[in-house]
Amino acid sequence: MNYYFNEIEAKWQKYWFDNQIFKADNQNGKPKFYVLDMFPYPSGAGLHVGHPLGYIASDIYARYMRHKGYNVLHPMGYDSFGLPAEQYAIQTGQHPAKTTEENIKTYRRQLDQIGFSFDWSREVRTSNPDYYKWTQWIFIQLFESYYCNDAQQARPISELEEVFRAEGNYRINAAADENIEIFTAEEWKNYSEKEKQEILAKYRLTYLSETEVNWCPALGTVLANDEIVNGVSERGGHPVVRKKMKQWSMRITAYAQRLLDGLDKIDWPQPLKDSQINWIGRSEGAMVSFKIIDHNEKIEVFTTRPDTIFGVSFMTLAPEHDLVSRITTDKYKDAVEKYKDATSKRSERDRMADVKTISGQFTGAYVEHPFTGKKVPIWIGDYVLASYGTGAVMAVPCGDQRDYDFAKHFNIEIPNIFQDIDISEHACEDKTAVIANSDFISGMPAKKAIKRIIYELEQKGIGKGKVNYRLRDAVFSRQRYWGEPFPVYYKDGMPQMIDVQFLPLRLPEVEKYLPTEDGKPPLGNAHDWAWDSIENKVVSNEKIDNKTTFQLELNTMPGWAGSSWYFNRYMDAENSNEFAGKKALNYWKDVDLYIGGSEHATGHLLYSRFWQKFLFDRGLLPVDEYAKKLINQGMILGTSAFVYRWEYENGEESDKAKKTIFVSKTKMEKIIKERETIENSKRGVIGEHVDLVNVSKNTSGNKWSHFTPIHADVSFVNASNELDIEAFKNWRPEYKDAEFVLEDGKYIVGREVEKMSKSKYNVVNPDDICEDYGADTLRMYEMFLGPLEQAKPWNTAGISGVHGFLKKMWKLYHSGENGIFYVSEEESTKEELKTLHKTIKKVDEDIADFSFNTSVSSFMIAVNELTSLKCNKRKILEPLAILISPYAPHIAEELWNKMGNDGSISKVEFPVLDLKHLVESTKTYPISFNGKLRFTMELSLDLSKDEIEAAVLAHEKTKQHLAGRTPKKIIVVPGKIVNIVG
RNA sequence: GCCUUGAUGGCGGAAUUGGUAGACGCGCUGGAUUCAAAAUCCAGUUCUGGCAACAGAGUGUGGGUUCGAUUCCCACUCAAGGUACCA
Repeated sequence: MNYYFNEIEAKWQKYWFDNQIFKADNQNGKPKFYVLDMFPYPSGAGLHVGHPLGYIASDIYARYMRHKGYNVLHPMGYDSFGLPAEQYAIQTGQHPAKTTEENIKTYRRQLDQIGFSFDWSREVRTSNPDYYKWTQWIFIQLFESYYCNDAQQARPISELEEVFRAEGNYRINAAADENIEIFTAEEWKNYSEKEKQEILAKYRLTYLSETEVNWCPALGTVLANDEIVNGVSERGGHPVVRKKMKQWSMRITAYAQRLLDGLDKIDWPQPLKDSQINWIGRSEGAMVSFKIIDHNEKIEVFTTRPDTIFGVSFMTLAPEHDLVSRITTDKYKDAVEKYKDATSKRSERDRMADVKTISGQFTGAYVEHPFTGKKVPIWIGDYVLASYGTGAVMAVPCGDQRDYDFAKHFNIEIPNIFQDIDISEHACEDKTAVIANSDFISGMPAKKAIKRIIYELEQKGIGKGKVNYRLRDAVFSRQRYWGEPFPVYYKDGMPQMIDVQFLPLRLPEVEKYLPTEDGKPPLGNAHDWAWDSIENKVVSNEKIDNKTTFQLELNTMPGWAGSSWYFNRYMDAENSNEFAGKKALNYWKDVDLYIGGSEHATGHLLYSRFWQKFLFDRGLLPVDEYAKKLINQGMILGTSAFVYRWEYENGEESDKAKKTIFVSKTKMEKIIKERETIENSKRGVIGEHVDLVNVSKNTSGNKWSHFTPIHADVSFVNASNELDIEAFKNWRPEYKDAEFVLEDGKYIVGREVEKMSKSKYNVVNPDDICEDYGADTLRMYEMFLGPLEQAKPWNTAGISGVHGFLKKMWKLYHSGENGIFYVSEEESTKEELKTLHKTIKKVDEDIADFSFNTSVSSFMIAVNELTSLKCNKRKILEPLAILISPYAPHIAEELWNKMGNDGSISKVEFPVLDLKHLVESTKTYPISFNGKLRFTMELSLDLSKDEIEAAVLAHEKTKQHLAGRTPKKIIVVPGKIVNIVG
């Protein structure tokens, strides 16, 4: 009987579904284990072979842990809010919900086909109202909280109000906006309700603020930095301006230190931790304020090198800095305005990309140096970013290269404050340099000088030690339709929360998904979007006749909102009273293994840690880090195929110019080479490289033709790079009559490894693989391809090896001429047991360190060995099927079932390793030296007398090297001796 | 520039704490089976020389530590990913 994988796979997938085999209980005597995948965005293109890599790995782990006696939670869902569905809706008018629904169906079919053991009863979709209700609810919890720096945790905002009532805010140490005025209890009582709300807003963990954004008037939307190219929008090429808009922000900066500290507690890949550390960007230094001469104001700066303060020769403010307009003297007004204008036109990214050009402008104002009393000029310059630190720096040209370049450019003095260091060429950024010419810190090394200067600053009340973070608060508003609506309406200009737990606020229907004519976000198009408030007033998007209406918030939440807590929802996905029930949360607690791509390092993986910590602080979750271990699976790359179009340009070949001609790869290379030779000899040049592929018409009087590489769909190309010419011709009408210049009767394409993408026609679909080889082959092959964490090109060349292995394995359980199923009840031999236990050991170890690729190899070895031993014994083949079942579950189920077992193999215990079967072949040799028995050695091979003598010699020699100590072990191999030193 | 990771046959990739480098698979070569093909099975396959036994070289480059280095240390080259006037 042959291995009909299609029948087997369909049969068992149905069995798993019908019997709910992978449904996890929220209560169970077994220990829990939570295996999580990053849920996908259901795009219109469906899954390609790159997507399932991580899912296969986690599925193997989940199945393995079930065999090991754990209660495994292995859920899946969809991150179904997102931009592509909205773009599609704008183009076609199709409702995003509908497109999303269709895409999800495709995804589900494809996922099922691969045989994953997901518990689909817990599926979540971020765009589902039953789900986003809780995303909105979490938003409200953030709004109702502030961050107490003393307690290092988030607390209810009501507590803060109580303190304000009792004693004002002078003792409050909270993460909040800068420039909060100190007030007393008395003053608090006298504030109006609105004033009180405005003050509280400065403490809330989510707050409205004027944020500078990249606004594209033509598209009516805010663009991310990477959506802008050369100052115009990537899409459409419309101008973009920097504009202040009122937007919701998340006070993630309050958690900067805890997000940093938390990394020590979790087992995540070091590169990923590094990029989070980098992103948070902690730096220690000091705040220093400089008094502006003839003004009542001060410039606050942050510096990591307060010890270089005696080297300050100017100050630089970001052009956007508040102080600029107030301190600029009349003489410089025009020049400063002009400079500000010029920089505001450049996006932040442009400014950062263009680091070579030095520009700046003197303001005419000066500060007083706090220690020397010297007059220090104030400049503005776009190398200072408004968004970092205080938007101002004390410039120390001798100690900072940027300040140095600026000073050189504008002829500002460069005082040297380092002992024996030459600064005539460049600044000295070395922290080991000794400070000089600096009054009371002269002669000190940097570390000591920093301590001393901070002490002095604090004594004088003009500065203090400070830790600064690069991390910024996260903007949380999007001018989009397809996202979670904010549960917010406005009353007297102040935001009010809508209690969605009792009064759900759903995404309304709109006719158009574009912004409104007057520039409001797409939700402004909603007509009958209204909600009755408890105050008996109508909250609505638009004015309703004769009623007082309050405006609803029209922005939606960003993509990361829904994905920042979904892993907790899986624990209790159907709960309609809570975001997740206490009991379920306490049982599952956290994710034991999380698998996903590293591209989310500073997005999803940072925001979700932030929300987790917040919810933990408020007593809503039992742990403050949600994923104990994380693995980044590497990307599977595509291998693009190229055909080479020959294009004529000169007169005599103009007839052919109308024809499309494709030249086979080697022929094309040959033609180019020949030309190169001709060209070079013509010009008398030898050995000079001339690129003739694209140029050539300029290099001589003769106009050469050239070749243009064109992506061909990889499905037209076989494993030996041969193009299916007919299929290619039918692909596009313009290729219908194309001619092909062949080599050996074939058209050979060029190959290149690139990211898998629709536009590169290099996408390989898992459906085709499942069709041709089966899901088990796909699963094993993807694992066999190489280490999980490494990026690798998709290449089907080796798939026949894995498929052949499964066929071979199938044959082990079938015997006789017609291949009838048969296993014998005989006792197993030593050799057979050795093979089995070797494999158990290897698979156990491999899964423990995620080396799935090598366990596929060990299965192959096992099956080869058992085949040559002609082993068909149940005692060996039953455990073998269990071993393989995490990798190839369908074939394992089928064989398990054929061997007369009831129920799913996934419920069976993993075979137990017995080491005694592995050491049986070692032998103890008595070793004598110079005729005297000295010791015995355990050796794993049969050795000749000569070899034993050689081993003894080697042993003695080693002993001499070790000055008498005995070596731990000697490995003796016929012909060679190797000692292992103890 | 900085941070991180990596570099091993024709190819994908193995190699426990430093101890027979190249497991396993692909490809290739030869053979069996077949009228023939597919499928399957067996043998060989790092490179150089040799019919062979065998000899020499060999894990990006150059040094070092060690009885012994793919593995540890130093310097460099290249590649991939992240990040960037962060004061």
